[in-house]
Amino acid sequence: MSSDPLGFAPHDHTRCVQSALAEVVRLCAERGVQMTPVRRRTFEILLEEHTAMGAYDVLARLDAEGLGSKPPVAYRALGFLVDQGFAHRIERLNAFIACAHPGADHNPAFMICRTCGTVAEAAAGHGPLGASAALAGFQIEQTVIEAEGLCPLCQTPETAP
Amino acid sequence: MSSDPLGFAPHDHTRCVQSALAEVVRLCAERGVQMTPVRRRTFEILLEEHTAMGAYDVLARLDAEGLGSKPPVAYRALGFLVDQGFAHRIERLNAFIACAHPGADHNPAFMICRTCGTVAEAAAGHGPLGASAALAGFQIEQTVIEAEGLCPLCQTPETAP
DNA sequence: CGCTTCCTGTTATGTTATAACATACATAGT
DNA sequence: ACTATGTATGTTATAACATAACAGGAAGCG
Repeated sequence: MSSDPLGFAPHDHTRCVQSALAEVVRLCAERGVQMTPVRRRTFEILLEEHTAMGAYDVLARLDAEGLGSKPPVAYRALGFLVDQGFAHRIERLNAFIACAHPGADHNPAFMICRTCGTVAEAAAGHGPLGASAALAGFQIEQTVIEAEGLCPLCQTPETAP
Repeated sequence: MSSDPLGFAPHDHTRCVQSALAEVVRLCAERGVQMTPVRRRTFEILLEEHTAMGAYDVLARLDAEGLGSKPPVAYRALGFLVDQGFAHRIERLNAFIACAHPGADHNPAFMICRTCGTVAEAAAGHGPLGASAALAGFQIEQTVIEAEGLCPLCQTPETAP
């Protein structure tokens, strides 16, 4: 597993795994929070798969490595990563994915291919809700923006997986 | 139950229940699909509560009225309403809410108050994803746009429920 | 009538998520 | 060294959400 879609373009991501890991380790030190073995491995698993994974899929991997076999182990580690902004939860899929830009101040949006399941992260503000929210007096704290559709490869039957 | 928040402003919604029901009945006839008792009652329940409800909450109501007691009954009826655009699924809450504008061609966005649970529907295009998606060559079919925060009432502690 | 189609009833199970409690382990204060 | 504290982990049990699969019944149509 060294070549996989990021966004929707193939790339070698051995390097991005390394750099993302280094970055989150640095951020943890900076923030005074702990990057423990379970948390670290959970993050690595998400990075390696480079796609949205269910909590129980992550748990199966952790279990195979002797790092924990009960749901709370996975949910706690994933919760930590999400809280720190190192991973995101994809509501539509009830799944988690490593953040493409850990540490960056961003309110992410996602594009989910319904055919191949690839998930790409894009930048987004609070979206078109800003105006509506202001009008209604609603104070936005967080937004979920997820689009489902067809990625470039899956639009042409011949090239689809 | 005759006065409840719509959007975030109190209103009498006896009338909107009536008109929404009449509208969906008309649309069903127009589309050649059936508005059966279970479906109709499910829609009415969502309209009456006028808030996001879990499938099992809806099921409990249906059961109390002798319309079905097993999960598939509720999920089928809710699925029908969502398919027809008469209700929406709120991914963040794993819940369902009656559509504020049945029949209208709209891609809805939602504002969810984390304190009182009120959900307001707002219009949205495909949001800020349009540009990113076009750039990536991603073909959007459907979007989920959900904001969580504080509604006007819950921003001032004295008036909060 | 025999056929199809659509809706409903039911069983059983699968999937996702968390509450609650117990234990371990590091570090700081005395 | 001792104990208090905070943080992380281990474990049990269960809650909450969702669907596969099959059986039966009512309506429409040749």
